[in-house]
Amino acid sequence: MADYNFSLVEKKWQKFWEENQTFKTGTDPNKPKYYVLDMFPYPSGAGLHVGHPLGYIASDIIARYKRLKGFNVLHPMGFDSFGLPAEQYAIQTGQHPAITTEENIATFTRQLKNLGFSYDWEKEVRTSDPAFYKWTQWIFMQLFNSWYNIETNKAEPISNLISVLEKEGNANIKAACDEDTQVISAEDWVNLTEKEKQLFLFKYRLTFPDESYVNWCPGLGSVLSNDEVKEGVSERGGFPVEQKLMKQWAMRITAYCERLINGLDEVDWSDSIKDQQRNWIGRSQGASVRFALEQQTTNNKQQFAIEVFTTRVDTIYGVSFMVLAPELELVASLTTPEQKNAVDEYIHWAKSRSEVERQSEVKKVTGVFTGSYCINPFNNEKVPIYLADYVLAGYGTGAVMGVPSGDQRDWNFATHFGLPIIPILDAQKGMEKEADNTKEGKYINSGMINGLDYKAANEVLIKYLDQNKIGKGKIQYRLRNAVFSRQRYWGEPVPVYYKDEIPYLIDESELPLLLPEVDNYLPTQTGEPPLGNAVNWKYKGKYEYELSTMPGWAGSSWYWYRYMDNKNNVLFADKQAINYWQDVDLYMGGSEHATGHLLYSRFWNHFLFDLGLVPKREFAKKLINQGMIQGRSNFVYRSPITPGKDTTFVSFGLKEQYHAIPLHVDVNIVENDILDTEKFKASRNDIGNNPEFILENGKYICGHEVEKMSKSKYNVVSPDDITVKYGTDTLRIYEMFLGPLEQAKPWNTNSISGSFNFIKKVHRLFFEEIAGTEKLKVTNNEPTKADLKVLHTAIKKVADDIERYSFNTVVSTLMICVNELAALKCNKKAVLEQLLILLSPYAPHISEELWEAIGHEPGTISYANFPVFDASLVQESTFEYPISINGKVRANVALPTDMSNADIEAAVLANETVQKWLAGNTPKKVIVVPKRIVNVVV
RNA sequence: GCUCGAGUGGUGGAAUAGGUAGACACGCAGGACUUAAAAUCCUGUCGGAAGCAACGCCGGUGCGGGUUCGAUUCCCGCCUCGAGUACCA
Repeated sequence: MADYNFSLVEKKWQKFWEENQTFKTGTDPNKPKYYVLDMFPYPSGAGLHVGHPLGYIASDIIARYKRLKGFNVLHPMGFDSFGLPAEQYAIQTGQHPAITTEENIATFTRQLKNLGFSYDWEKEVRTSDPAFYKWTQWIFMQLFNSWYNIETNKAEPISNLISVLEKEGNANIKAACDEDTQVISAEDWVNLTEKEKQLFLFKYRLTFPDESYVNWCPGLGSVLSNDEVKEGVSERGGFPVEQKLMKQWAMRITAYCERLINGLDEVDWSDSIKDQQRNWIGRSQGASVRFALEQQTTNNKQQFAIEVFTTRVDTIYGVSFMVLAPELELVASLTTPEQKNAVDEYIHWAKSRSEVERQSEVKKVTGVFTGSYCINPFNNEKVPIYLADYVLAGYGTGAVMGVPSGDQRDWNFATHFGLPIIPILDAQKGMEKEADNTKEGKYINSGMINGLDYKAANEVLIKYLDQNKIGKGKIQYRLRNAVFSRQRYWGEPVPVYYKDEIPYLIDESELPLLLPEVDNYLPTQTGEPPLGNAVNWKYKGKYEYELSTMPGWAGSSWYWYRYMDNKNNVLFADKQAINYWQDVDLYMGGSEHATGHLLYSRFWNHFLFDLGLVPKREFAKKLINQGMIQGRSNFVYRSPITPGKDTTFVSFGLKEQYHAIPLHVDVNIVENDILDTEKFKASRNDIGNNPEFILENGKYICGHEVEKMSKSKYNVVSPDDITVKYGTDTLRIYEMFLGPLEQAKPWNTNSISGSFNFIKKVHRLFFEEIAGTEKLKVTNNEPTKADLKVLHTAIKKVADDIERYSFNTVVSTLMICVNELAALKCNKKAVLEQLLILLSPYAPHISEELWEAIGHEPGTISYANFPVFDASLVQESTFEYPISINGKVRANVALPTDMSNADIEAAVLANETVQKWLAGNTPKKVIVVPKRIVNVVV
């Protein structure tokens, strides 16, 4: 029989969809909307890899399914096309990154179209397109012109702030601002110079210049990410890397900490992603307490004190030592002459410790006494000050109060250095072996809180801190403001120029600020970013532009709005379009973006919401993270080489007896772990002319292992290879059949023939071969009861499972349905056309083809009506009850489904087999679970 | 170390509300068709003992306990693997 020609059919329909713009989407007030969004890819030079399509296929299935259910579906695709690889290629070859990017996008587009996705390609966006980044720059300008008002709990125009400053100064302003902002009066403000005013406002703006440390690599003349630094030297080239303080644009994301945590309750995202975000933001409620230093005059207490943050201020009377991070500048002035050598030695040692050493020696206590003391403000006792590298300079104040009775790490530290361990709660157990972090019981040894419980004690202590100005109740976040500058070329220019060393926004009418041409993509001789190479690039011909560019996450933090109205020249998207599409109903992408992209995007969206530009605080209702596709490597086993003899490879099961060593082998010449030895010989020139293979059962079996997918492990499989061999429909079915979408899994093609067989079986339901030609065998006959039962069982399960995103079980259901219809020799059009609709989201090409073959208008299956389940067609008049006796199933009894429990019980007990098993015993009770099971307890 | 997942046949996996574990698919074995192969179709396939045979029996979802008439599913303890995170006070 002539096989189903998938390659011809698939090309035909891809062309049809493109030419007829089948998936072109506009706003349609008569239909409910549904927005399915994929995380858009960075168009890398390697092209689409086999893990990419997993999420895209799943989201495409949902998009096609929702269309069948009558939704107006927005399902776009675009490219996150600014990025480092294109720039590095430009540095090496001199080719403009725009050209490389253009070529890569062309490859991606071709590959994506080849997979039959129902994207509306008219809506494509690219972050590196000036028509797009104009609006990224515009949003930056809005952030620049805003501050965060804690009273109203939203971002407001900076002009509001200025008018308050003019009237009454900032004493009454509650804002998310720099920690060091001084209180000024209206008079102070008015008397500031223009430059001072601007500098003052930067303490409030939501984007502002900030000094921050970067990994500076003099050898490469550029700034590196943490990722690019390995053990203190650059990954590329191995040059030393140093910490350098640089002026960088920062985003005041910390203003939104609280809202970013609370907003998580509004969205349907997985708990693990929500947990990750919550932990990343790291809210902890507690108090800050200032410990004055012992040796100092009383009048400058404020300046010379150690401030700590604690979540357990109630343990304050249990403090027996203080620990500082060794990196703190304060340390030098605290160290007494007697301790100087020991301290210097410790600091030196701490700096030399690699990350790996710190990790593996968690349990070992290290530290050093500085010789100084501070004073516990509650009981005026002397507290010795230590250094230890378990305290981080970057978190909080870099100082921790040590309470050994309630904290295990503090207990270890105190025990090691022989410091007192003071019990503070009567409920605390003996402290000989370990700390007890209970909050139960009443306080003891605790001055003003003796006899109180946890809650009361906290209230008393916080009040005391406030009244005596030695601290306050405080909420601390782990999240930092986000650095927004990159010393790179291939990114969005920051729409800012400098006048008198102060940055100002360019005029809105000048947007987009185009990326200038440069002849060298490296930093300038003077160490300025690559944009410093641009000639005559000045605002109004005289002011220097900002030379850094925006980071990769800028464009991806708002792009879903641009898809709604991607051609708009006046707004980032038309108000009406935004009001129609509102937000993303389903967002599909990898979980590796949990604390990057997904957090920044939420931040920008909250900000745009504050400005009234978008209707929803949260931009994505439902998020699904597809699991990572790992590589599955294959191995051959080479027995020890004997000089002068050909290389010998032994099959997997024999490797032990030959003492053979494993070598990676290209997975593309292995099928079901069986090596194609001829191809293997041809592919390698390092194994001699006539290698010997020692086989098992006539086959060479390869070993396998799950590893990261990479070229060097010969385990990369391209989706193109699969579509050529089996077709797109098979690939789509197979990727969904692999297992639960969210689960990480190794890629292997062992069972792809099952999916291929399924496609062929579907075709065979419609066509048969008569005398060498294919004939359509579909008739208009009335479906039988059996036909309809099979069909409607499938309709129910397909619809239920797709609603809970269980793609793999839907495929199983479709396979069962096709097998059963084939067994029934069902060739009725009324049944088969419903089957095609069920199948069409998964295998759209063959569905379209057969839909047309049975007489429908071409292309109309995409918007057909999803079959309606009819329960009466699958209802049974009787149900075969499994009867268990003491939990073991012993009999099956068929009974009418509409029987009462009492009648079922009577009928079961009267049954012969049941009687036999009861063997004359009287049942204690009988449990009837309708349509499930009957359990008789003896 | 901490947090969150997961552990089911030779393999990927199913069991949606605690109710007949192993659906579906791969692989394997046997058979049909064929001169032969491919393709296709049919049968079997968790393990065990015994057996002329059975649609019968026993065991079985990482390990040990518990709750329940009944546990892959819930609870407690342990082991292993994966992901995230890095001493967060």
